[in-house]
Amino acid sequence: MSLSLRVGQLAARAGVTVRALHHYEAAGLLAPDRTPTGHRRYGAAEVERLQQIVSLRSLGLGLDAIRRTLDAPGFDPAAVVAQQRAVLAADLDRLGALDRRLGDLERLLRRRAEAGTPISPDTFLTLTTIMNDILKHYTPDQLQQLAERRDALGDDAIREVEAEWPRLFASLGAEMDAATDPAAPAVQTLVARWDELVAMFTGGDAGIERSLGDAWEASGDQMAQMNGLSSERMRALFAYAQRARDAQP
Amino acid sequence: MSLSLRVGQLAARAGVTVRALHHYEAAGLLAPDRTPTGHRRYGAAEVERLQQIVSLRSLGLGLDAIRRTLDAPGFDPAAVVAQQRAVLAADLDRLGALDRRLGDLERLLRRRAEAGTPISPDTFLTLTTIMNDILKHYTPDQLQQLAERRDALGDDAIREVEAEWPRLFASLGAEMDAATDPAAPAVQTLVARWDELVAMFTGGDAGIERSLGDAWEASGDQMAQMNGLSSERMRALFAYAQRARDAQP
DNA sequence: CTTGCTCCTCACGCGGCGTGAGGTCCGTAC
DNA sequence: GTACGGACCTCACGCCGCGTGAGGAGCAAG
Repeated sequence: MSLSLRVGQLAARAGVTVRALHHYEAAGLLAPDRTPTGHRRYGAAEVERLQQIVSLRSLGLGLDAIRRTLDAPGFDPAAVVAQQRAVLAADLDRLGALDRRLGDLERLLRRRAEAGTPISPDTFLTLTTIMNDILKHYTPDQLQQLAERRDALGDDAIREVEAEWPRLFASLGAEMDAATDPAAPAVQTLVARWDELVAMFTGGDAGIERSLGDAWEASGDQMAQMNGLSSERMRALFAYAQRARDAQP
Repeated sequence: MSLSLRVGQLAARAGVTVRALHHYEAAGLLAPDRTPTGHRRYGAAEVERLQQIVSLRSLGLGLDAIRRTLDAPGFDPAAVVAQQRAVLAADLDRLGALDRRLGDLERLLRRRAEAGTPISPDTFLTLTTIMNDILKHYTPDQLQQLAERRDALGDDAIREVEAEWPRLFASLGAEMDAATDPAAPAVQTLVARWDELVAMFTGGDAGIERSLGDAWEASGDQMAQMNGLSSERMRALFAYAQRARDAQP
């Protein structure tokens, strides 16, 4: 007169659905007896095996891994756990990176909103595109350095710099429109400040600066849009600034 | 004479696969023109939209959410980011909880391996089952308290306690077999120690102790197996200990 | 005209089930 | 005996974001 449960009973007792039991059976994990009419009967052995299945599932193992584990009587528990932690660590890394990116974005949006120059939907899309380009052009190491650099600068400094870029472009644009000699002190001062701002973020790392150049090239149009300039004007500004740098004493 | 790319070209340029472009189109995200023979031609507008799609995807948005976002010209960037972070936070919580559980298991396995009493595959499965039962019977708050309690105790103390349980059960079993009066000092001392060990982990919290009782009831067989006892003997031991507690002066 | 590449449209696969659809079996009440 | 509600059965599609062929047509160059 041994234990014999029907699907619904076992499901209720084990805290799983009937469908899951069907699925486990189809996956070759659990093989109950059948009554002559085809109804499933679960004995003590199946109950125990189901508990093991459920527990291993709760550790994140897939049904395939569970089957392999349970069917290998001499498996190494430590290896199973370690393997699972490794898989999980990879997932956590990806999600963590995503979270950092979203956090960066959130802070930027908040800074701009608080500064009275909120990010419009269009600019937001442009911004995410730039972020994406940057991620393609920088190595993880470089990104790490940039993040540290930014944290070291602090929110207030970033706020000021963000506000300074448009002014800088405007001033430089005015000189360009006036056809000022790129070697003139006024232009030199502006370009020096430009390079200073860039250096603030790159920390003077040559590799990072080079990557920044690549990223700028890839998303020049977006950068222009972010600063309210046309692509052509942005390119002209870049060229003008470069002539100024070349004309340095 | 405007920009016109074919799938392969756009795919290469945007760093996605041709299949993905097909998929985005089927999902109603991207609608390129077609040549008379049915080949797709992507113009500047489609290139830009693809960049937006790719960037939003890189923030973790699903295709459906991307479509809703891009098709709502007045969406709120902050809301999109916040929503996405919320989703992500939930995922991170789940994975974090999983990681803690696996970490607990890993430490327990290591302690037992170092103590010379490694966990066998069978015992491991029993153990995960118990962990599962415990998780069902405790509230998250209680689990939190238990974890803190454990950290406060430290590895060495835990090691000693783990080694003490089997000895305690053996001693108490001997008294039971000898039919010693439950009120006898020797028995009282052992049961007091039992309750002390339990209290060490529950921190004396009544709610936690009650839940522990439930969990013990649910996985009594497994507890017995872990300590190398039959279910019947385990039950007898529990009953004997209870009589001792009732017989307290 | 042929070669070799790119493009096209189905359509299945994955992981772990949820969720019906349509039909059978079981235990109890009449 | 039979009628009824509930539990059970077996397909089989849906989800999410594509990967991965299969089988065939278009396209540029020799």
